[in-house]
Amino acid sequence: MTDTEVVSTWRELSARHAAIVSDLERELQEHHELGVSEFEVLDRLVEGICLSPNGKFRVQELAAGVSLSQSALSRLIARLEKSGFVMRSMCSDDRRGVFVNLTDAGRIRHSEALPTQRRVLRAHLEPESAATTG
Amino acid sequence: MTDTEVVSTWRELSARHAAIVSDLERELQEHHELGVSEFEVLDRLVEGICLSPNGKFRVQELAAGVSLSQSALSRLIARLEKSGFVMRSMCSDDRRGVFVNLTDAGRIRHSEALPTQRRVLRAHLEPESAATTG
DNA sequence: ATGCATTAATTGCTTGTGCATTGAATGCAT
DNA sequence: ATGCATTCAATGCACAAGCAATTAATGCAT
Repeated sequence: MTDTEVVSTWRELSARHAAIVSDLERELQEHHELGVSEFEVLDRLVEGICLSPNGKFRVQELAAGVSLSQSALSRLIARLEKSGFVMRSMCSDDRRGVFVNLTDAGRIRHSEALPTQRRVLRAHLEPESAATTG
Repeated sequence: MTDTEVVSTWRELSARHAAIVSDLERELQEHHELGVSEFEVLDRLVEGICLSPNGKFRVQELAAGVSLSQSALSRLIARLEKSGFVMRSMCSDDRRGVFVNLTDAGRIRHSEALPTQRRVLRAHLEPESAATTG
C-alpha cells in the first residue's frame, strides 16, 4: 500500500465522517433538539436496557460506547439530566460510581429521533442512495 | 441493507475516525506542536504548490479541502500566521479575497510532521498492521 | 485500624468550533 | 454613475471538548 493510497483512504474516511456528522447534527438539532453526542448516549442507554435489568449504567460504561473524554461525558450527562432525559443516582455497592438511567421523556425523545438518525445514515451509507441523496 | 447493518457500519466508521484523530492529535502535538487541522492546512498548501505557480491560495479554496467552517478556517489561518508558518496577503484582482501561502518555516515544519502523520495512518489503515500497532 | 496508591466522577480553565453578524469589495441592473 | 443584492473574510458570542486538578470512595499493605 503506497503512501498515496493510505492518505487518500484517510481523506475519504475523514470527509465521509464529517459529512455524516454534519448532516446528523443539523437534522437531529432541527427536528428533535438533540446533538449527535446526546443522541448517541440516549441510544446506548436504550440498547442497554436489553442487557441491564434496571437499565442503569455507570458513567464509565457509557464512555466506552461514545468516543468522549470522561469530563465531556460527565457534562453531557449533566445536560441530559437538566433536559429531563436521564436521571443520575448513587450506586450503593460502589459509592464513587454514578448510575445513569433513562426517564420516560428520554425514551420518548429517543424513539422520535431514531427514524431521523436512520434516515440520515441510510442516505449516506446505503450503496444505491449515493445518487438520490438530495 | 438492514437498519442494524447501517448502524453498525456507521459506528465502525465513527470509532475508526475517532481513534485515528486521537492518535494523530497526540503524535502531531507531541512531536511537532501541530494540531490535526493545522497539519491538514499545511498539507493542502504543500500539495497545491504543484498546481498553483506561486503557491498562493484563497481562503475559500482551502476550505474545500478541510472540513471546517469558514470562520474556523479563518482563525486557523490566523494561528498559523502567528506561528510563522503561513503568510496572508491581499489579492489584487479581488480585494475581498486573501491569499495564503507557506513560509519556509511552514514548509519545514510540514516536512518534519509528514512522516509522523504517515506512520500513524499506516498503523491504523494498513491491512496487516492491525496487530503490530503497538 | 492507618496510611497510601488507585479509581470514579466532577469542576476550573483554556481552547477550538459553529452560527450569526459585520465590513469591505464586487457585479449587475437601471 | 447609483443603488442593491451577493460574496469574501473577519469577528462577537455561545458552547462543547480536553487536560489537569479536585473530591470522594475503595482496596491493599502494614
